[in-house]
Amino acid sequence: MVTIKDVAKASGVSPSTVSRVIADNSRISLETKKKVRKVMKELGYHPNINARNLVVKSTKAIGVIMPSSTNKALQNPFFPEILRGIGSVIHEMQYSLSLSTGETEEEIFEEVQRMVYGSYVDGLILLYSRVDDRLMKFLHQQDFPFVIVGKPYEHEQEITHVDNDNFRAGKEITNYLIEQGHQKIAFIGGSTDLFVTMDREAGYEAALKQAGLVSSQEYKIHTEFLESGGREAVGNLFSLRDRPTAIVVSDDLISLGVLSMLKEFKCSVPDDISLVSFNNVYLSEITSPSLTTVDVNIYDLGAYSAKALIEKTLNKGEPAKRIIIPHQIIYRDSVKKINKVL
Amino acid sequence: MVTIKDVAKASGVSPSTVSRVIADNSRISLETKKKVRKVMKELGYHPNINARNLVVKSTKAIGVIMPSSTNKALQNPFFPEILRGIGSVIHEMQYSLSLSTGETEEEIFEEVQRMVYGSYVDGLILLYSRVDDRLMKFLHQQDFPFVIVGKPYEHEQEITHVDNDNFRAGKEITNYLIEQGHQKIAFIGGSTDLFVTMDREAGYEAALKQAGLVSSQEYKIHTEFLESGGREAVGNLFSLRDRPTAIVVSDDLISLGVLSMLKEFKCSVPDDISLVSFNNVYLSEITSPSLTTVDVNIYDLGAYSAKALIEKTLNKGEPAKRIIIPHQIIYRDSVKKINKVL
DNA sequence: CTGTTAGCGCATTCAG
DNA sequence: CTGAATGCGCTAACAG
Repeated sequence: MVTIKDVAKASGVSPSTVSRVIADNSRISLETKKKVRKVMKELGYHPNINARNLVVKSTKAIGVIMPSSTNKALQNPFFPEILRGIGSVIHEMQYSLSLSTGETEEEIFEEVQRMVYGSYVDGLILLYSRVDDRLMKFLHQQDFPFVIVGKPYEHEQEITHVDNDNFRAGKEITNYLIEQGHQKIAFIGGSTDLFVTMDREAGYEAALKQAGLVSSQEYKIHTEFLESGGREAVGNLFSLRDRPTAIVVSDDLISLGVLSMLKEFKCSVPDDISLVSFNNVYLSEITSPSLTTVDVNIYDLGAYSAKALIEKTLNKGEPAKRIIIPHQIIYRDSVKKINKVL
Repeated sequence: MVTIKDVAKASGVSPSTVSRVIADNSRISLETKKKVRKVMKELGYHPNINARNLVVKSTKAIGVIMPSSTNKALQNPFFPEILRGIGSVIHEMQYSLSLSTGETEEEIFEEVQRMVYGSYVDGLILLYSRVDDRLMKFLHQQDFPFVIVGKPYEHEQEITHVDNDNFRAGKEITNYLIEQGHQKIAFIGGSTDLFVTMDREAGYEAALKQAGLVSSQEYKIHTEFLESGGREAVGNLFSLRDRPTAIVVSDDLISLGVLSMLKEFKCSVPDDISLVSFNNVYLSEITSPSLTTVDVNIYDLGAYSAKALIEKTLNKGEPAKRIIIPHQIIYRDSVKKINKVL
């Protein structure tokens, strides 16, 4: 390994000068800079990151914590896409990205402890927001820089988070359905202890209420990716004598499952029933019919959280922020206008 | 930050003793170990990873290089799943995982250079294998530990790689179709400079040949996720007067698009046309109909590559290996038995 | 504008 | 079984 000393020797300057050249310090003459850089190139010198980290007490690395991978939720294309967004700014800022590897909640917690105490990373991005999360509490207590994608369940004012306005999105997409003449609108969502689901559902209900439509319990279903129990619940929904004419689904991937069940039930979308959902991941445009869905700008969700986090690590005094990423409805083919039944 | 010295002072021993306790050195009495450990816990001591890395010249970190994210291919659930597999062994071995963030090929290349020269990681996993890849060449020249998931296009004997037997998988799944009475079988695959596609296609052709069936150019289509041109090509396929009765698709996600196009063409699967594909990602079981697909054990692909890589970083002399992960056909509802046309 | 010195936190000789 | 000394590669005062 070629070190700073080798470069110094070879270019006839002192190690500190080389160090300054690396940092592009303005107090070094252009001439020596050139000379040193030439030698660096010749020798194939590259700074040792660990040595540097040790002295500057910063790693220029940020950690990304994925949700517990014990369920299939991780196969959601949401994750590669948000990773891509995060990666873009991380790369731009010359940082590096460390990904959590724990599978269970417990493992993840231990891992985070190591990351924090062992100074593996300067900050953390949490890719989920659950009710009563131990990890969040820990990070908050430690006053370790972190941002969460979604909404913190407590200390909302003190934790910077980047989120969509899921309530409004839920309301808008439901309103759209109402505008198209739908009155019997069901909701199918994922786990209830995720804020996304709750917010989107609340928006759905607000829209119903505002339009003077009733929201019945029978019309609301929560299912983790349509497995076993989920299929049954959805089955019940379709067998209701007062069958809905439209469904708001909280996630494109769940929609895929719903689409498939509807086909089994010989329900045609959008002719017999309309469907809308959230996220606008790639697959939502290649389903049949393609899905009307709210694009939540996953990439930006990632990019802005990374940006906010890096700012925070650079300046610990940075006040907590709430960043709301705009959404927009992508109109495709899964919704049909119907005549109001009077 | 609490350091090894603080622990030493507080427990009345020397720093080196503390260091040995951390390493669980056998030459330290159980008594002092206990004492020191107690103090460590009390003080909340955690070793500084950078300091350690600096002296031991190893990072216990491995880097994972994702393919260029300029295309949508990254949204394939294949990636979260393989990351999960990699993560599992990385976590088990107490390593950490660093993810590439570059978007273009160029960015990725620079990033890898930093990783390698700056000792960010001990080894690298390449999540793609393309023809004539510059990155692979670089790593190979540097003699830096790396493994590739897939097949290297050169130096196959010298580069450890973990792969499926895609040729055999392609042949088997095609044979299955043939056994079900199909004779006119088409192939739809992704980019031709990816080895997976090529191998699966070669298997498909071998099966046809062996069964004495002709393989025509018209029956083979390559498309990057059914966008623009892709749709057209597939459209042509369906409009052929001698329309295929079955299609082998090289990836579940592409199948989703094909499924949707078939629906547009009023082609019912499997009644009018049968479909098989590869990967068995979660979504293949929630499409309608659910897909008969070959499960390539993505998780294992990741886990074994991580394992092989770690072995290699631990023992540079480790010979290059080829690890073949077994596959199996998952029979679902997208294939129909037909009567042979004589 | 540049060199000298010191030290980041830890593991590892070498003594004892 | 334990301690003292040394250095990993680098940056950051402090001098000049």
